[in-house]
Amino acid sequence: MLIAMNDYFRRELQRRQLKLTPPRRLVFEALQNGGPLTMSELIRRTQPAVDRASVYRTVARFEQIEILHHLIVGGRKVIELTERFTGHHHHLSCVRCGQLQDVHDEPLEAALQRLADTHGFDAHNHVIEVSGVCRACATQAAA
Amino acid sequence: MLIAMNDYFRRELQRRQLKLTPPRRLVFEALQNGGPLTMSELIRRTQPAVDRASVYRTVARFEQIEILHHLIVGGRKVIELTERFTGHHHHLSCVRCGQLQDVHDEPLEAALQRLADTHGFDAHNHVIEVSGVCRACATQAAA
DNA sequence: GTGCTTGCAAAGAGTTTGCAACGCC
DNA sequence: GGCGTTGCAAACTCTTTGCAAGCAC
Repeated sequence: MLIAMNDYFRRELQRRQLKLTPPRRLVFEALQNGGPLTMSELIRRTQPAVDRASVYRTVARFEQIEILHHLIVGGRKVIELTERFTGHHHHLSCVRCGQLQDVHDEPLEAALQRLADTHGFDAHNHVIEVSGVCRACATQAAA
Repeated sequence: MLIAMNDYFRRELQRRQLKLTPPRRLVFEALQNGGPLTMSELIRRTQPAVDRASVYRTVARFEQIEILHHLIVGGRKVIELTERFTGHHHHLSCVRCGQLQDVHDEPLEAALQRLADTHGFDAHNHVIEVSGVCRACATQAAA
């Protein structure tokens, strides 16, 4: 799985005639291992090997070629690999601890599709964010 | 309707022992009239009557007391009045014409609730954005 | 009158850009 | 070896903060 992902990543760069450099590989790996990250967290995790400016440039480039995308969770912009790498999913965002949980649910997807159809809307993409309190934090609060 | 909204706004400030000042009224009115706005757009629309810093402070305060909240539209962070003022809804965002369509759907809400329950997650709030092509743009493209 | 709120200005984050050096293909 | 890419540093934009003056209640 990881091998396949790296392989796809490498070929995607080749296809666009972009070079596979250490900064690019490190940014990709940080996201691969660390899930959705804020920009500053991504910068922190690639330091000191990669300069801030290069992280910004790499993120912008990767966004163009749809290797990663950004979304806003809990009012914060976070970056994650696209669905090609992560599969289609949404986020449960805990307002206490800030942790993100990936979820996927077919009934939800189906309901969304029907809603779009009802309005004659050709849905290409969608983002869902649910904020609340995760099980761990709820348990802790009760203790 | 507008009178009732302003009334609720005024009482909500009173209840929290916050003063109804011109800057606060202007920020509220800008959102009431202009729908979801980015921070910089909100600042622009309240200038020169209100200082930038005051807009930031007002937005933060209003968020605390749930007069407004953040959401995602087209990948950008925007600010809009809360459901108390707008009703619970989500957005269909057309990538062609940029128009936002407000929608509400019970089956979708139910599916989301069940998903949260499955994960032991106490959902407080959620934001859904669907991007695609609206009926009008699809019709036009076909013609 | 009292204490919250504001405008101003400056500080602090976060992000972008120019340019010479570097290294992938 | 050529040209895309990087690191560095400075510029820029966005957001926050300290403080004295102002105003809603």
